Amino acid sequence: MSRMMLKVHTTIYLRMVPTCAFHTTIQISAVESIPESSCLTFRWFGILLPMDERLEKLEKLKSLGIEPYPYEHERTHRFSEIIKDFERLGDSGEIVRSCGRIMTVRGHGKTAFLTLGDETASLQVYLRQDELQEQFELLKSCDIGDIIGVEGSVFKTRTGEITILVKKFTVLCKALRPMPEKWHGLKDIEIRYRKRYLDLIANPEVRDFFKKRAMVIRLIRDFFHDRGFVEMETPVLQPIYGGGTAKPFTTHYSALDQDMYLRIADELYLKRLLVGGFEKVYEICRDFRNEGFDRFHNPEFTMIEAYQAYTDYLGILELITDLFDSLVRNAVGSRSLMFGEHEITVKVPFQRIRYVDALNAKLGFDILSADAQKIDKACQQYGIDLTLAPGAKIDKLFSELVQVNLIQPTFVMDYPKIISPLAKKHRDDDRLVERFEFIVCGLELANAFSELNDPAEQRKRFEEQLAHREEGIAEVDEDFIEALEHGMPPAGGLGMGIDRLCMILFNKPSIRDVILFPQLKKERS
RNA sequence: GGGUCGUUAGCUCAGUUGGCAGAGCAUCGGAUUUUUAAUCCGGUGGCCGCAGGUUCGAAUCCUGCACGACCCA
Repeated sequence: MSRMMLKVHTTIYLRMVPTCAFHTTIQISAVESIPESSCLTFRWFGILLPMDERLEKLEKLKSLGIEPYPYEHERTHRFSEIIKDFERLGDSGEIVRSCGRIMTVRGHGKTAFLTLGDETASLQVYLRQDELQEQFELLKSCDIGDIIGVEGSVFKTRTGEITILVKKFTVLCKALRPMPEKWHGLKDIEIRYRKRYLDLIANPEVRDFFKKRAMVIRLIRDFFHDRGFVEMETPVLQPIYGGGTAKPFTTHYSALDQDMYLRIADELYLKRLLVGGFEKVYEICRDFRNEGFDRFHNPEFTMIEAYQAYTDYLGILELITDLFDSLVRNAVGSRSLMFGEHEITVKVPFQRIRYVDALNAKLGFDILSADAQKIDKACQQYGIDLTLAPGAKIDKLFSELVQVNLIQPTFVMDYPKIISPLAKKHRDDDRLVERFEFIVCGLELANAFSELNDPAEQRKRFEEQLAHREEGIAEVDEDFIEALEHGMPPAGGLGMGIDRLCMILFNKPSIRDVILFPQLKKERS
């Protein structure tokens, strides 16, 4: 705030309302009439804002008795509907009512062409002084960025463009700040992330992408609904966090005077629901991890977790195969995906490899029988942090040596028990668990187990995890163990990261491109 | 955490060897009744990310910091 300077050369009443730690909104509560010679300039966080002309136009509108911020506008057609139904509308001379933001203006003396944009499309409108009479003068008080309503008939210009011949237009919202440039759009990646609304206005393909993301989530809901799964809602605010390996966000619940955690996973609550008698449950959940952020990580992210009673991890493998295949088919519509330089062929069944076999082949020794020294030596060789917990070292070796090279969709089967505290031991090998991950382009897309339902074994695994001081657990979740003691049916479960899924489906190189408001550091002046 | 690159007008970008801060679009004034990146004429608009240093003189060179992008750990 100390850097904010206001140069005001007229009598204007300003109220400054800090809205959050990151931003400050300048709200103009009342503006006295501004003399023509006045110059109002805001300098805000080092940005010079030429808002004075727009404020004068706002006052002009008010002085003419026009409400610059009316309450509603009745609409008969969205722009895409006009384009689609042009043959009929053009012939009939029917009057349409539409509205949108002014994207471009091509003034022509006593006429003007404007391009308006609504959510569905852009459409040209044509304003003529002889049609609008004195209302045509109002155009002088309008700018690119204003939102207006139009009413008129539809025709085609002699260059063949579908256009509304405007009989009446209405100001629906006066914009006080200038729009990004029309031709180059908004390129500055930082402004695009920080002020996503500008990105959405200036870059229509961004709006299209986020519609596609919404469609993916809807398709996922449909997929599980069609298979008899019930959507559940479990706590985001948890007294004990668990179900994953991650550092949580901590908060404090004042009424209980108790520290709480934002969830890192839904797993332990959804399994309680299997104990309770639900047999197929899922949740599309926002999880939080108190770790760094980069191209593949955002501190809050979206997962789908699903649990199905009376099946095992092989049942879940089929489920994920069907899910991924149907998402590619229905959301992308192509059998091959590009991700950066990689071309991915989506062909069922996806290949399977065994975790231990693949890692051993790279290491040249058996990871399961190797002693700590041997593992440390390998870690040293590949530059892996030796202070990590034993399980974390193995997982790091795997992800660096094997996972990064798995480009085509691959199921990595049967993980070492030490890195999987919530999965059932492998029926054929005590050292392994029945767990797989689904890897595409070297990225972990999904993780699934035959769920551990032996309460004594679960307690033992939690205690082992605690002994190794891994970050996934701070104390044993006694209530969860107690739930298991009441009996949880055999089950398979999965977690799939929706942000990364969208990155791969739509070839987005950064997770910030698939999250509307990604985490960024605070701006400082 | 380390490295590389970037930050100049509302937006997109130039800026030569260190020598008056530039363009296009937007905006303002004028002309223009089927244009479409409309066109034509004339204007306004800069703490050159921030702080320090070198220098007669710094957008430019040096140091530190902030934010961002990419790579590595």
